[in-house]
Amino acid sequence: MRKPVEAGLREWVEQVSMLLEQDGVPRMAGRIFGWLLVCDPPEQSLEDLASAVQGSKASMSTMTRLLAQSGLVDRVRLPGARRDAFRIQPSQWQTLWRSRIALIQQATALTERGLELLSGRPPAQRTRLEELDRQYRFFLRALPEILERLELEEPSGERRARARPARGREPARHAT
Amino acid sequence: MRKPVEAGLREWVEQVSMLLEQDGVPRMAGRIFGWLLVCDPPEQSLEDLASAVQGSKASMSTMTRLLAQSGLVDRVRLPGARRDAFRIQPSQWQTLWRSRIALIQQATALTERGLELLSGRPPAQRTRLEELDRQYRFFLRALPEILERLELEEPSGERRARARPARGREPARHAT
DNA sequence: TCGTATGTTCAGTCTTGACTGAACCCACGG
DNA sequence: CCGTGGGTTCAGTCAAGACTGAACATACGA
Repeated sequence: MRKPVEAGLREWVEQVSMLLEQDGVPRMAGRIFGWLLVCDPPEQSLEDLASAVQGSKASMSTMTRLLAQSGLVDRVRLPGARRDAFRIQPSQWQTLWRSRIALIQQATALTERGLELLSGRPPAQRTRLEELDRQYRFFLRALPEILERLELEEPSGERRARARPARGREPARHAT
Repeated sequence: MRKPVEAGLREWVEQVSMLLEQDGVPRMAGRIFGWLLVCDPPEQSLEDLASAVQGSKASMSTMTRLLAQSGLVDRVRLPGARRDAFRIQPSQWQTLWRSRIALIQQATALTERGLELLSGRPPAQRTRLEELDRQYRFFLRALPEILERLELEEPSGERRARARPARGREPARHAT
């Protein structure tokens, strides 16, 4: 029986999940992610999570897997431990933004295909799509550069030395 | 009864709607948007839309309003015409990206609030959130600049006017 | 080998919201 | 003043999927 999550934090976690929900993330998954952002210690077992976000074990299992698959969360097994632990994946933001880029790529592919379909038509009919296409191409060019800049700006010298003195050494491993 | 939409285009429109769906746009609204991107003429009545995307009049009414409210589509009344017409709003992309920025703003607000809540805690517990907060701040700074660049690159000077006065007067059908 | 602790999967419930036909409202032309 | 075309709104249906308890699978310690 864990100590109940402080009220302020619980509410905050809920807000995180509601924000994530707008991006298609299930509520419960959002809560887990939110909680993992602020919990202490950073690694939490399924049971920890279940009690922290007040969800079923089944949800924890399903949603942690979903989060792990989308690269937002790491599943780790501390050596000798009996249970798995979860923590937010340090470079989750990369995953996030790369998936966003992937979306834009899809969109660009679509506008191109659309222009093909309209190839025979009068120019006036194509301008709308052409404009959109131009936009997407622009962002496709610009976004990676932005990400680059973000990475350069990194103050804490990238996450190399992010070594957290968790009890015991970490398997710093990222399986899947 | 309009001529049925060409098969290739119909499929393309469907793909557009499925892509938009990932951003929380209802299927039918996505179809309308897709269709408005390629149709001829660019202005379409409710009836046109209904037959083009094979949906009910009710859907057309609801979804066009939704699209208009989110700034993706314009409702216009050609002078003397009896029916309203819809066309994609020329600067829809701005709306799109601005709403994206708004999301990031919300997120930033959340990370800040979170850091407040953790103010008393040991630094080690705060790093995760601090990192995320940094990321969001960065994008909040970077994105407007990007949009600016996109606008400058614009070949057709048309979209200089950011809020073009709607040609047909706003029908007082419903406010806000 | 068994018993137990962990995690996964299944079947079912319940909520949400997209979509529809039909009723309704309103402005305009007679 | 009616009648009609155009648009909105309502009530209801339907499907998707989030969430759950419980059954199931697996590995490990005794």
